[in-house]
Amino acid sequence: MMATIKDVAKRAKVAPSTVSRVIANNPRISEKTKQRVREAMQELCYHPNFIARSLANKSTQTIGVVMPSSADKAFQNPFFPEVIRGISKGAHQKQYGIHMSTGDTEEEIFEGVVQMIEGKRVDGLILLYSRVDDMLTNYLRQNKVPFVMVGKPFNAIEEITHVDNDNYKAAKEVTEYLINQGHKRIAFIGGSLKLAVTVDRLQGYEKAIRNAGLNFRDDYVIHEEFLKEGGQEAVNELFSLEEPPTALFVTDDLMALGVLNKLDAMNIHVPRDVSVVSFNNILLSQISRPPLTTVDINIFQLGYEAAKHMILKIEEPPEPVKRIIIPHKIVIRQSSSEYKKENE
Amino acid sequence: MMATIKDVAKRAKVAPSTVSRVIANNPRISEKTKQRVREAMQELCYHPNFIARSLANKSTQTIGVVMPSSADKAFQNPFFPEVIRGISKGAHQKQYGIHMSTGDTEEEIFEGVVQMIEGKRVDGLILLYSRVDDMLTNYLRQNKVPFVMVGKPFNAIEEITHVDNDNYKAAKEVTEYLINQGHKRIAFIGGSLKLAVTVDRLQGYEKAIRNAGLNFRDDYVIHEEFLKEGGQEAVNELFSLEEPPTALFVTDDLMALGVLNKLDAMNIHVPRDVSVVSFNNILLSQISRPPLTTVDINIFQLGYEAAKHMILKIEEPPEPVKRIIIPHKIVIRQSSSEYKKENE
DNA sequence: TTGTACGCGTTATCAA
DNA sequence: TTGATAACGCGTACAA
Repeated sequence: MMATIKDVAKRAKVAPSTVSRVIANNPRISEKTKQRVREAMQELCYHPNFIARSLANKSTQTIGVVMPSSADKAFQNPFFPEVIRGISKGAHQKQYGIHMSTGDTEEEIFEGVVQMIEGKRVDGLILLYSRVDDMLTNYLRQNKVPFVMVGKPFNAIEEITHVDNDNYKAAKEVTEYLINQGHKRIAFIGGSLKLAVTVDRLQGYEKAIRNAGLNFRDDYVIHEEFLKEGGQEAVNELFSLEEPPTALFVTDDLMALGVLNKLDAMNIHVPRDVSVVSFNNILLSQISRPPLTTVDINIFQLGYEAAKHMILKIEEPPEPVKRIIIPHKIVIRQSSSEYKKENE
Repeated sequence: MMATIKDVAKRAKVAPSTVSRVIANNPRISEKTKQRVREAMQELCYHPNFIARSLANKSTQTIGVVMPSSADKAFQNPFFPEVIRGISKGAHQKQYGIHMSTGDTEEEIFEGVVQMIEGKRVDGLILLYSRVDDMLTNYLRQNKVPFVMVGKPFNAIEEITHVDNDNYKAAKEVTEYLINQGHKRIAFIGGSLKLAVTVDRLQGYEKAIRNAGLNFRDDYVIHEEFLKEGGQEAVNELFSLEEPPTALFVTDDLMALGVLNKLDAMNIHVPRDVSVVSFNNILLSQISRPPLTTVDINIFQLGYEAAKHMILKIEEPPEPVKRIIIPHKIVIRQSSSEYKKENE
């Protein structure tokens, strides 16, 4: 059997409570006994039992991570491993563990989270998605469960600590970049408007378009599901217009890949005939043909800061509601170029 | 404060132990009192405290998932979200939670796992990688920690329950497919030989080549890091040979994407000039140009079965060591085609 | 069929 | 500076 605190106590000839204090590095224990106890711990290969500690403490040192519905295609986005890597780093630094939760349906996810919370398996949650009218966030707020959201909350934004990019600004900037390149007909291909991120990027795009005195055209704005069919369908629509765009603003690298393929199939050359920009800067965006001009949103940092603030919220309440903005950076690669008049 | 088992007991006018039995659905409790107790639980919104239960039980109903080093580029492979989706499904079905563990370095991972185990945070582990001379697997075996590996163990294969594909067979089959298409010069582009999966696939490839009476050429076998540079470097080498290959066997879809891009840049047409096949059938393999012929290894199932067997091992020891083979399937798409003589 | 009493391994309170 | 003791919430012999 594994050594317990009592075994260590006996071996070091002290009381269990003393051992406990040594573990916590309580300053009121003499260095001498600390030494003795530590030796005993070594000899017995003692490791504190987290479960027992949690029970006594009422703290699990664990944060729950809630993924979107696994049925969702977006689940396969390399965004997730990367954000989890960030969370993991932040959690690890403070000796926290990570408890994952997924489900096929929204109900399944909700049920899982309730179990986690009521069962006291976690001290707090990081939500990796934000949805309109989310029953989950409502539940969490009502029950005063500490949580942090990655991305922008749809409702009650003033009451939810979240870690996000300034997607409005990023979208505006990258659109301005295209405009500066001489493009006047810039289309927007985005995911569902139920995602806050889509809304923000659309608004930034619109702002830049209007600022430049260009026409904001409804037929240049297309929303599709993530991935494959999405991007391809969008391209179909856009290039059957009388005045097809000369540049495409795509809200996600993965969609952009679909777009690139479709363009290739239609013999539309990138960037000669049309420029393409997108978001995320996942690894694949470097190896696409051509490599994608994309906004690096610093996914790792998104996760890292989420973890850090989650732990802050757990350890020193009342931590005020915060909005943490992670900087972005436009990475220019070959998928975008100056618009050449001779194409007209 | 949250309701405890005692509160429920009082409200239902029974002893706490009775409530406990109702939760466990002990048949020796009369339906009548069960009903009464359940009502009380409803009214108080009672949820059992997992931590307390774990302490009493010495079972956490949680399985730990060990990811490879997050510094590793392979970490970004969509393989991981998908396998985790499978694990999650399997775990959820049996009411198990998932505890994740990562780290930048091998030592960090090891330390994290030891904490998980000694701290009794998990009942068992699923390892998502297998390495030569892994200190972790040695530790786990010595301490009789129940664990299941996804992939093929390098050492002590007879003593480690693992869930894997028959990569040897799959590689052989897909090579035979190329041979049947008329290809005689087939090159192999794979990851590190320290990964069991690379070794298996290489052997299957070699076997098929030799069976067909073809030449197994060393200069047709290239090992590179996953991703980008890897695939591209390999193509460079192969096509500067005097007799370049007419078909490429790539061990991973992501690498294959890099290969496709490099080929495109070199103006080598796929599949007219060269056929490409790879492994995994991740979502992206459908939207590549051209779509990839690839071996679907059923990643989800890999995770699902790993979870199922992990739980079996936890719940009914001694569970014998097992080797679970998940079936694969060749998915033929446009990246491969018959070899046409006129190309000679 | 149900209740009593103890143990799980730790922390925290109060004495000493 | 340390020790004894009571929680923490639940499961389970054993008793009734």
